[in-house]
Amino acid sequence: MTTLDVRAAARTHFGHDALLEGQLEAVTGLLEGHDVLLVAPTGAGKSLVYQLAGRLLDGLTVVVSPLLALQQDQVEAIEAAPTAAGAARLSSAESATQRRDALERAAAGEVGYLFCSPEMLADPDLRAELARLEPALVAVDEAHCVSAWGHDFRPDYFRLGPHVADLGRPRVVAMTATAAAPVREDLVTQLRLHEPLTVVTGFARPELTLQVERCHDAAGQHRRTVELAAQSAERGTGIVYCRTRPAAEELADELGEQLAESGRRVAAYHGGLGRRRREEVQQAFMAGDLDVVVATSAFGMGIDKPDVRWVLHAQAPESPDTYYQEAGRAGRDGEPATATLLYRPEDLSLGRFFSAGVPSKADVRRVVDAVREVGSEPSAVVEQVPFGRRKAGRILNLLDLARVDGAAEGGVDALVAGAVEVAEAHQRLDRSRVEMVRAYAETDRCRADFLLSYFGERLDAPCGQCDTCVAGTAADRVDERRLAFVPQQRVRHEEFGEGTVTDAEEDTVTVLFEDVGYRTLAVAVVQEHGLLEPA
DNA sequence: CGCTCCTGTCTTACGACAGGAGCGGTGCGGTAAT
Repeated sequence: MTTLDVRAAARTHFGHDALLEGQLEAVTGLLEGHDVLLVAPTGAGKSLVYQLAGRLLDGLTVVVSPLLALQQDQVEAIEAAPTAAGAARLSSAESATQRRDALERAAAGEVGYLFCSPEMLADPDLRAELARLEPALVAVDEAHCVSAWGHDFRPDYFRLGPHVADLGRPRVVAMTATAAAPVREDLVTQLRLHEPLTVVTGFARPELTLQVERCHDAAGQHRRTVELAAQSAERGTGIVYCRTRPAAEELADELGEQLAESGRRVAAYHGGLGRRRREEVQQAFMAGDLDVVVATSAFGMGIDKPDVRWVLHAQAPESPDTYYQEAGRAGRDGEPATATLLYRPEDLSLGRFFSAGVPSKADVRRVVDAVREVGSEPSAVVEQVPFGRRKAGRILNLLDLARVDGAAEGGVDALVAGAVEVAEAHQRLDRSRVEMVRAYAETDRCRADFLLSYFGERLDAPCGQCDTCVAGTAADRVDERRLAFVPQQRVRHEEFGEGTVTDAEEDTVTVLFEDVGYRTLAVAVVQEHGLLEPA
């Protein structure tokens, strides 16, 4: 299979005349037998990669995707393409008969792409059915959810690795639009990627102007949100992100009243709204019938509207990962757009609150005892313990991770302690991400350069348009040869353990430590006391 | 952790504020009641 063949197939089956560099590299990698981690922005054609690779590998493709609506969009897109292989969804929205029918059509070769959620794939019967169809490829969409949600929110994400393996070791392609170094490592481990090839494309967003405004009290922050959103609405469609549902409702009401005079329409969007209302708002937004959506983080995946001109964060989010993903919804058409963060340090405490908790040793022990009684199937374990499925699932995941770390050899006590330690490490990483948001908001450097460094990329020069560049505080990039440490360098710290340098300046160095997350250290202090050794 | 709301106390008006309680995001699947 040559590059030309891949391009020809793209044209014949999907009507695409040009393949992007990353798409070609990812498809070729899959055909050569690699599992692939594809990190590319939304709209960069990630779906074509699995569609094309699935077609060329000549077998069934199973697509694991987190949202039913997202699955439905993909099914419709494939059904509309000139390819002969159809698509179907296996979810709770389909009846048992419809699901049976989809599986039979897949067996007959009429359906080439089957979509399901991680929760569906957790069903051993379904896995057995899929294994019989001998899928050639499994695509994991929005793969960062494995790392972000698998530890806590949707524990079935965590078991995707073994569940995919149950399907008979098909090729795997994991796709995401955002993945900082620890997330990428987590994905490779959790999904058990085999000879993984990582393809990263297009993190830089030169059309996006990044800005941060410091607010001193909640009232001022609220006023400024309304004021800025009203001004920005003059320039086109935008999104306001809030941290809580009541805040989204309240802001949407106030902004709606203020903008009603100029005929602009505003709506709130969050997870507490009914399904129908959410669909309504999303469709109106996509169709251009809404000027501003005031939303929580629920408004996100699947929102791919090219002409969003501005994104305003009324409060700081819990990680740079989330921030860049939400802010990056502006300017997808490549035309100038702005991303503004209204920053008040107090808001970061919410990020700390939301970060995953650490279970008690007593609860971990209860799960260990339950597993000994009934095995490790979550539905069986939850019957044996005095708490819910979510917590039980999380503790099961922690136990798995502790076993991988070798905690099982020391007996039950060591295993329990190991699981708690893993949870504490997660919490430290979560909290260090919150600190990286603080660092972003308070930096004097070029904001684009700062964010890209966080994702392991570099800008050739300061962006020239973010607020720090305009204010002149963003100094020219330092010559890396003069730095004591350089990005990607492996280091060891006496107290924090081993880590990787993620960002280096003349006076500070930021390291992602395996055990404690991100830490920014003063180079002078580090050198004086010999704190960082090359590892 | 920080914000809001409620209650109680100290006062001596219909107010000021201290202290405590409660709350805060993202979705799948299945089940129960219409």
